[in-house]
Amino acid sequence: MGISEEIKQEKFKSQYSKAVVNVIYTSAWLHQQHIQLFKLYGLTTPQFNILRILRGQHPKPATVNLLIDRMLDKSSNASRIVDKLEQKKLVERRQCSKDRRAVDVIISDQGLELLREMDSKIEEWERANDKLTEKEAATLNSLLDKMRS
Amino acid sequence: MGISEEIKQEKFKSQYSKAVVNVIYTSAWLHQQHIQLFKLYGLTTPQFNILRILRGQHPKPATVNLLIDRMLDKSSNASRIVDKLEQKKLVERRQCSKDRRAVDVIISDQGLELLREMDSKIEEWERANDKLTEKEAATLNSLLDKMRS
DNA sequence: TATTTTAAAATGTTGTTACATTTAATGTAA
DNA sequence: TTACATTAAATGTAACAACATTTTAAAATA
Repeated sequence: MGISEEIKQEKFKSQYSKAVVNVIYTSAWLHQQHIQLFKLYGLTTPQFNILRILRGQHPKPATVNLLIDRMLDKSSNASRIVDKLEQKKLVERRQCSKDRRAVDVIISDQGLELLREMDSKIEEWERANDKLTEKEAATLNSLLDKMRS
Repeated sequence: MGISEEIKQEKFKSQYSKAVVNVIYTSAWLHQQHIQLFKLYGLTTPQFNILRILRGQHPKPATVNLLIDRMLDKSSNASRIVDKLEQKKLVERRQCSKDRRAVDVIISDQGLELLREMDSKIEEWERANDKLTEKEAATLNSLLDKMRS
């Protein structure tokens, strides 16, 4: 079942305008499944994403600005997401020594442990849902990159 | 510049896991541009999408249930989006004659006129942003369809 | 037909997002 | 060194989304 059937719109002006809808629809589809997965661990999608960025930095800290820079969705409020993660003791905030305006955020051991648990569930999900060959996925990646170029 | 550079993450477990991020990132990229476009006409993305579904139905009415069924993002609240559109006089609500629980929603002349104006701007945007050949876009569509299959 | 179940839409509530403003620290130039 | 601009992060606020509950009508069933 292709995108046309799923959203019940037969005709598109072009393959490109169809692709625009298709990317958005597929993203919403992926996002729905992520929400379900993350909810098992009490995280929202933005919280999970920030935790992963912090793990990528570990053991170096990240400032809030760096988090914003790396986030997929720049518009959401990094400062408040860090609040939530701090309440759950998954990250720590420290005054940055170099610039007292900035704040160093680091993932806690508990945060690292949570991500480790989640990793295996996510891998499991990806294995179960991957309908593309490695070659097809590579083609998809280069077409998406070209789309944004 | 590919997805790896843009989100500063070099290594992915597989092309598939990279594609998952790439679809979400590309969707956010598209969404940002849509927001800017729609804002010129005082609409949010969900409002625009519902208006377009209503135009697709015109001159037949759509019930709220039909709108939910066709929406890209099922989770958002169709009833309240219709409220907003009604306030702007872009749609009308009428009691459904066949089933008094249901409500017939129809796009107004003003709504049709607004969409006509927006059409040309959107086409313009698509022409300016379409970096893919028709064949590439078709491949992208079939890979996305396969991803969700 | 009376009672229960299901359905459509609206509404209440809570948390989140988007956007503007504020606060505090730093940089810069007269 | 004071004054002004800039930057980092936090906060205020209004709109929105997610999810549960309510209301009203229709359908099913005893």
